[in-house]
Amino acid sequence: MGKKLFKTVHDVARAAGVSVATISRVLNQHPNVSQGTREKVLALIEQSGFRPNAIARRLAQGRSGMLCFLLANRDIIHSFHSRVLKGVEDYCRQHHRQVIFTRFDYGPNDAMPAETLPRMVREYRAIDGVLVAGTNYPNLLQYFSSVELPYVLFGNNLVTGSLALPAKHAVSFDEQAGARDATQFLFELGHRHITFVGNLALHWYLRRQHGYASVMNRYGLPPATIDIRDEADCVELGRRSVPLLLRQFPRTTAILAQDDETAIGIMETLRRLEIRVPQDISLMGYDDISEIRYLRPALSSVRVPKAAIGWQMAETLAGVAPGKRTRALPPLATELVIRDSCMRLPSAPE
Amino acid sequence: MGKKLFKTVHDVARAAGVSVATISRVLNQHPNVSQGTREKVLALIEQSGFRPNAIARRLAQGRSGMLCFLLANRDIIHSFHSRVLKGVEDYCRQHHRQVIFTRFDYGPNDAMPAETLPRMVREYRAIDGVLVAGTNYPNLLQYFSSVELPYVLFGNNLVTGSLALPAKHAVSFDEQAGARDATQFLFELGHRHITFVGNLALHWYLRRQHGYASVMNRYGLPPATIDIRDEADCVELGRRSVPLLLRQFPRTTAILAQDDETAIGIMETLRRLEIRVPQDISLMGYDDISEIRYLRPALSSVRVPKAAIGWQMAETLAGVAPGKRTRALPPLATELVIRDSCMRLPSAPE
DNA sequence: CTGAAAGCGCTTACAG
DNA sequence: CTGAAAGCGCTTACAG
Repeated sequence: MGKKLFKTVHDVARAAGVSVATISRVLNQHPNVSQGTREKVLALIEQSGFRPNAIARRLAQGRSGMLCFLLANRDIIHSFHSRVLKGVEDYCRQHHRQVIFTRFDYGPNDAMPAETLPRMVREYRAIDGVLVAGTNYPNLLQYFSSVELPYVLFGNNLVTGSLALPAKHAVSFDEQAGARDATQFLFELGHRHITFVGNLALHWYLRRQHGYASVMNRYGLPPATIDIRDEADCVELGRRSVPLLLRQFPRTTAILAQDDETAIGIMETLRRLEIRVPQDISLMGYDDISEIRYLRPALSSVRVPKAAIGWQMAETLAGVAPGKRTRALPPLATELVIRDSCMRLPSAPE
Repeated sequence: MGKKLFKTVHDVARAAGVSVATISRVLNQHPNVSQGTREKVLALIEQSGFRPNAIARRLAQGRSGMLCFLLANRDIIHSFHSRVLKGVEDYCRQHHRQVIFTRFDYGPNDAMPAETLPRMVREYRAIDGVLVAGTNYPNLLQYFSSVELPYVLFGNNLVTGSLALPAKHAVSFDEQAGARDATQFLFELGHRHITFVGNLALHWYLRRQHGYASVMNRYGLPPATIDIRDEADCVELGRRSVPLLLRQFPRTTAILAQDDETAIGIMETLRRLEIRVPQDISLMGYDDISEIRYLRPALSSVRVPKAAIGWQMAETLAGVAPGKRTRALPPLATELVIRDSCMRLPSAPE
């Protein structure tokens, strides 16, 4: 009848005429309970609206059942990471785990147990492990190792001295392959003057440029790159690149942008100059973020498997016992998404 | 030297030659500890890297220190709610509380303790309270009341029979006032044929239309509304509205869109028809989501104070003892953001 | 200012 | 299949 008659397992046990151990077993679907008592207890729980204290449960079980999705050095969660997070959530829902979302900022040289770390992550045993996304530096990972907090990193945006993707404790996608596919596609459309626009100071964009350059080299074509390093806003970088590109590589017939936002800036500026996409210049983005659905012509892009990245991060973390090493997985594959922003060159054979 | 020499407060107590009560007092900044012992204990904790078990702490203290940001019936977190969440986080960071982000889907007639509810929220005492955002129905709120879980709702997107914003347990912004300001602004630019585009089946858009209509009526102008109810995608709704609008209200010189996404669809379609914004038609959005920074001409819009909403939701929730009523706050004000998409009519006096 | 002890509400070997 | 008891690792009156 009334709700919350029972506050604890003891209340339920008393009413059912059994011990608290039995209540606990029913609660945890332990097999060693007779059909009869199980049903009696479940009925009692049902009608009383009893709910076990989640905190007490975690303390007794020694684990929190919670993973933390930690977004680092990003102001808010944008479309890309929003999709990654969705993949994490889907995994967790299906595997009875919780995700806590939190974000924070830090620098590559910050001491880590500093005040900056969210309490959730700093606290001992508050979470079972952490999924690290956003832009990251090695000092954070070292901290996690030192306190034996299991973690899995989104590998592509780790800032290190090396261009290689991190092999351990990380899930990544194959950035170079995506750029190769895009360049190859443009080549097959007949384009020979393909220009890459990006910020090569950042390794994740440099990888894309390398993929691009490798295909150009394969066909004996000189890579043409507009490299702008002093612009954090990618849309603005795209805008600024256009006059440079028209001056330095006037024969350009196709552009591969480092990402979709850059492509947005490029498309807008080309339009203002009355250079038509794709009739005059073909344009290809990268990432396939959801925002580009607003664009006309619809932007062709390299789709990054965002949800799959999230799912795999969660799956990997769930499989890691503290201290144990995660097994290295191959980077996930991208997929070319062809829309309306690229065109076969009239001169090109079918 | 070595880390994690101490696993529990008992270890620290033994090493310090004091009782665990004292360790606890130091940990909690309790005043009743002598300067000497406090320093000794802190030094010991520091050098040993001891971190108290967060779960045990919560159990003993009887509260979790965690709030849950629950996004309902939204696939992923978009720009708008992302900003709201940021406001929540800022508040929580400053007030030493945690935010857990989670999302789920439900219908207005779903039974609530159902499997759909995220475990976090269903569990007893796992969180201190819940911040409810996204599109919501009364059944969820009734459930929270029945289990005495404190909650605060983002009020504007609650689906009820009434057009009024919810007064209790809610933080809202003044949708009508925002629409009035926008309409008034267009009027002052000389526009007399202003058309509203939206889906009036949804109360939040209907409120905006009411604000619009009230200003039109004030000046004795007939409201002109394109009402499209069978289109969930707002960009597409905007696209579809243009031909209707040109046929039904051909004298239109200004459009107030129900939101920015709708304005995006309108702007794109106008461009395709070679109708210039703002020279031929002025266009005003609503929400001021971050995505519109890509648009040219830059879209004027009604800014919704997203972070302030989040902050106030968290603040309100933090002030609610379980069972206690939250005090009703006045809706937050919007702000007109003037960019380049609206123009003074040539005929209009300065 | 400090400590012994009870308590937070569960779970889990262990013994039967 | 079931129960008594110890334990998870803290905090907090209470007494001194």
